[in-house]
Amino acid sequence: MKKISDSTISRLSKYYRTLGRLIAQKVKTVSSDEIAEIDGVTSAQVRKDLSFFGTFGKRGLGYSTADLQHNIGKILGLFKKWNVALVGVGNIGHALVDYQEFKKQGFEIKLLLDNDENKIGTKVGDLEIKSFSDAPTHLEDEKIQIAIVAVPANVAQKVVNSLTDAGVRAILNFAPLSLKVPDGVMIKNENMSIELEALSYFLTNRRK
Amino acid sequence: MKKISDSTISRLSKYYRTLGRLIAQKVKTVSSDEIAEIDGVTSAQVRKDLSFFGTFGKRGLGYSTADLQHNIGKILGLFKKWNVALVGVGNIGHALVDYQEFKKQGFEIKLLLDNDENKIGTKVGDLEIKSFSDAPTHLEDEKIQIAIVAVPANVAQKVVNSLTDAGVRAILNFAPLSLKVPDGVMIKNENMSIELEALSYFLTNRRK
DNA sequence: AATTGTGAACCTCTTCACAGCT
DNA sequence: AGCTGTGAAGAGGTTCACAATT
Repeated sequence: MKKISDSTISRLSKYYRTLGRLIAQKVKTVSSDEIAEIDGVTSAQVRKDLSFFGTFGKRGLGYSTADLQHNIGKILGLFKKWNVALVGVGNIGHALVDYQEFKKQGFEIKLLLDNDENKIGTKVGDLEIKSFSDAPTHLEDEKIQIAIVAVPANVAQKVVNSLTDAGVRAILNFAPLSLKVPDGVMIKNENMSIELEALSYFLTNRRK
Repeated sequence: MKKISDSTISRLSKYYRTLGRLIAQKVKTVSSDEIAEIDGVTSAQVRKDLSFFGTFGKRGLGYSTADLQHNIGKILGLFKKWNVALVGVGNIGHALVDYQEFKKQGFEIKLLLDNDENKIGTKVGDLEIKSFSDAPTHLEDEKIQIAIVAVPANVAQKVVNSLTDAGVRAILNFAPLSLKVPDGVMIKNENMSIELEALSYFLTNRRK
């Protein structure tokens, strides 16, 4: 399989959601130009992104919203159910457990791990917090494929090492630092400070 | 001022944090190669990123951790205090209020806005939730420069329009869709679903 | 000897522009 | 006539490689 750029993949996610809204509005057909306008990109970009995976439109007519959404969903693997573990049940962790958007997209949090004795055994929603020291067993029992890491920066690398040793191949990291993972493991970072600092830069340096 | 790419700015944020940790470890001097290794980039990239803003190192010796961190902080505008409003005090909003990382970096949440009658007037930490219908007044009173938008997708564009009309020039958006802002306004998106879907794509399509 | 700062080469991603379908 | 799909051109970002400096 040809290497597809990260930006193409994240734009496909956007198109997917845009198509979802169009379908909810009973729109049956859409052009690359309309998708582009909604998502703030060019129409050539939309067509090029799709062209890496096949031909989904009809010349002269555009795309069927339902078909295109389905096709992008298949490309992204969104019709599978993904079992997710959340490591670190602090502020952010709590919010993520309650965040309904994930479950809608097939990402189900099935395991909560923490190393705080006071939290272990307590429940968040339906889920009991388990001890991180037993991570390998729990990860296997729940057939976890994706881990969300929301632990303090100073332990994040250790946590990620344990997870990859236990066979986790996909990680979403909320700790604000760069982490190393072995080949064959993908890690994505969610770092709000970086975005805020980009805003700070913008406000500081605009005009002139 | 020459246009600097978003990726350069976000790497500068990373270097800034990396330098912070090195300083905490009493490291006085660092080479571009060491920074690069920690942050998973090339040393040429580190030097090139810095070169857009000046010359901060000593040939043969490397960089003073303290000086370089200070200089990057100045570039990013991190020594200013930024007054931040949080719009939409739901799950994510709550987590953000409690998230200490922001305040450490000079981003202080000074205003909470919501349109839910049951929430208005209640407190989160020290802050009372105010009505979004009075946003312009509150934004001005608190001298808000940055707004974090954590409202449902279907009202996000309306909220952003009100904010920009009221003079807000920098927005961090958590709603999972693309929003339009006028020229001169910067909006950054924090969209966890996109990152998760990239992981889904990776798990679905790896190995041929 | 070590490491920076940077022009030039390289590579990747985006946009153009148009042939080809419907 | 309208819109897709795509090769080619263009723009932008990254890496190379080396002169300059400590």
